Amino acid sequence: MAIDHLDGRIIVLLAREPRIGVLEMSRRLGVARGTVQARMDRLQSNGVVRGFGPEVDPAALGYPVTAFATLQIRQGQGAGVRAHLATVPEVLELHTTTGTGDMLCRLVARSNADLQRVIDRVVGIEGIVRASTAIVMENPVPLRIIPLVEQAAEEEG
Amino acid sequence: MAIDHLDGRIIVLLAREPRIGVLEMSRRLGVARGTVQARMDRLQSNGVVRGFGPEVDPAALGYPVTAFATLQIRQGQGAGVRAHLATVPEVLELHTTTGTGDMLCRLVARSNADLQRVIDRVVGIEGIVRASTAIVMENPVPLRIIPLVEQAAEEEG
DNA sequence: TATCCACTGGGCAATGTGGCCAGTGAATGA
DNA sequence: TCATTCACTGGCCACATTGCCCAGTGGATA
Repeated sequence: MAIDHLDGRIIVLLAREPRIGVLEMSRRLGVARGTVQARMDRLQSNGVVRGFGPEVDPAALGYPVTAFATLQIRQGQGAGVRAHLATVPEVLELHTTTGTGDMLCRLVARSNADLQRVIDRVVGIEGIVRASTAIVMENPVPLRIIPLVEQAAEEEG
Repeated sequence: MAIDHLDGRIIVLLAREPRIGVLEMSRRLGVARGTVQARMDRLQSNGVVRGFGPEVDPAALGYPVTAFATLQIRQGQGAGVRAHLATVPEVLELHTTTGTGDMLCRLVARSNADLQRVIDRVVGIEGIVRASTAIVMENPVPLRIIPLVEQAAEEEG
């Protein structure tokens, strides 16, 4: 479950040069190829590394607008709302949360005008009492994991 | 910038089997290897596919708690706050937004108790007027892009 | 002391890679 | 109408990498 220093270096290296091979990794890290292979197998079966899916930029796909919507749900209607939101391609992720809202979702749209269409579709189901949307202007820190990996690796090994 | 149907199939295939090779992809898709190679080069230079970094699960790393914090910033202090948040490993992403809050950030922590430490560190800088935190309970729709890719591919090609 | 475990460093056949090329067919423009 | 351009095909090559195997080593544990 926890990772050691070598695991951390493997993940960081993989993040920097994703198409790198096992052999080249073993050279860079100064360990045997079998070791890298075994570590990677373990990281994946551990669930620490879920996969290596392509990172697609919604903006390059024609969806440059990102927004976060906070939803308030009527008691007992959560399941239906979740199922509905899962069918909307522009809903990139959905969380249920504590606090004033009940759900938080990340949306993308083709334009600010198009965002209205997306939100209409999102709230177009019974059970959503209120939706409050915040449009993203800048993204000073894009989704990242490396600093956390490095911290975890330091602590463990 | 836009993608066609073949691009979409390439991305979907890559998402399903990330370590697949170019030759195997060309077999599955029924096109020549050079075509797949050229498409992938184009998708990457386009910026549609940013990379193939490993997807690391913070929970498996020992950070099972996720939260979203909405921050209100004092006028003109934004730059300092951004720089500060970028130094906190537990801040996985940061956005500046319209609406009642000025910034939205995603946090992880080792436990609910540990979340307090993280938040203290986050707000431990001049310029943050108020912070309001929502803890994530469930994640019915994990971050995804495939449905959007499929929609974009249908529309274009 | 005996056992376990991760790691090393090597060998092997099979496969994939990057690079290259000539030919084809559709779309574009003069 | 003809010439050009472009993406794609399908084939070739030398080379590197992969997956798989093995025996040996050193540290930790029972």
